Amino acid sequence: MGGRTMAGRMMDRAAGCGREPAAILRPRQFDLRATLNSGQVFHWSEVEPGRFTGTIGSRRVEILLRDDGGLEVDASQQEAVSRYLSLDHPMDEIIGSFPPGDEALRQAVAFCPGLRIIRQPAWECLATFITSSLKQVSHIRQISLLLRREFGRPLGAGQWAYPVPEALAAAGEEALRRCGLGYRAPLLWSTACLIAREKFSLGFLDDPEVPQGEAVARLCALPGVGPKIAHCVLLFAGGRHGCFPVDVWVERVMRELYASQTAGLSRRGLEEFVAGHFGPWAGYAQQFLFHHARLTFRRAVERPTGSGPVRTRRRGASPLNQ
DNA sequence: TCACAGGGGTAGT
DNA sequence: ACTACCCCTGTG
Repeated sequence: MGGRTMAGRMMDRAAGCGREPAAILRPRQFDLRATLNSGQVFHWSEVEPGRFTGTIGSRRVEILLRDDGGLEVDASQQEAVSRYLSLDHPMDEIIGSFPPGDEALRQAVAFCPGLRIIRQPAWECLATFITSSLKQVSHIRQISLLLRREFGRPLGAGQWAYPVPEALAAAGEEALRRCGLGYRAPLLWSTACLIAREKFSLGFLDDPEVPQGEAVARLCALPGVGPKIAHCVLLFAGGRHGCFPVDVWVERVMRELYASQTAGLSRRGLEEFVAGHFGPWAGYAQQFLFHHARLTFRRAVERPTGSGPVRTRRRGASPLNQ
């Protein structure tokens, strides 16, 4: 190792680029592992305990999670990593903004207070969530990695950038289908074409001049994009932290935990309730609730100790009821 | 080994 | 509101 490192340093000097000195980031109340595994992004790997590899936009990134909680990154990437991981988010203020009497949310926050909503590149986020419908995380991940490998720019060390819209447009629907997209292939392809041909621009995602409702409507005009995905993209890539994606998990949790307030509400009515109830950081509330529900429920299912009733119907399962 | 549900939604009826 | 949609994974 030592010899290799020394040789590497010498080569780096000779080349005038290469490995920079490491920088240590020391975020407070931040859980890297949970954040990268919370279903916001699907392309990071923990290749060995504490060593995370992935990409941020078109750069390959490695993050070392130290035992003391510090994050070790190349000094040249310090700023990009801090921004991507939203290390600047005011967590005390965010959590303090939640409704004080909301016991379910308090529990969800306590379950994983270090969860962070990261800042994703717009197209990568949109495209990934178009492929996510009616799928499990492992499958989304597989598709995402396949698309990168097939159509993305190679970044070395087994990493590829997410393919630009032009690349997916040029690839064609059939090639996308071969990456396992199924019926989503024409949807992703059409959207890629619209953006590649500049019939549609994503510039409005974080434009404060464009109100949230209009931003949602504009996104929903894209093939394969409905309200859930629109909210995901605005939350994860547009920095609109009032957005609250309602999917089957969240809907189930909401109808159980806020039963009296959501009784008889349609999906649409549910969206209006959450907007009023959770406030300006509603998106964070959603992430805390969703993350808690997902992991707690998974744990309940992964206990297949014979004898008892083998099947637990989803309908009756109450992920948060201890 | 092999069926067979069912999955973080959307679009069309 | 209700249903089909392609493909993969987990389960028995």
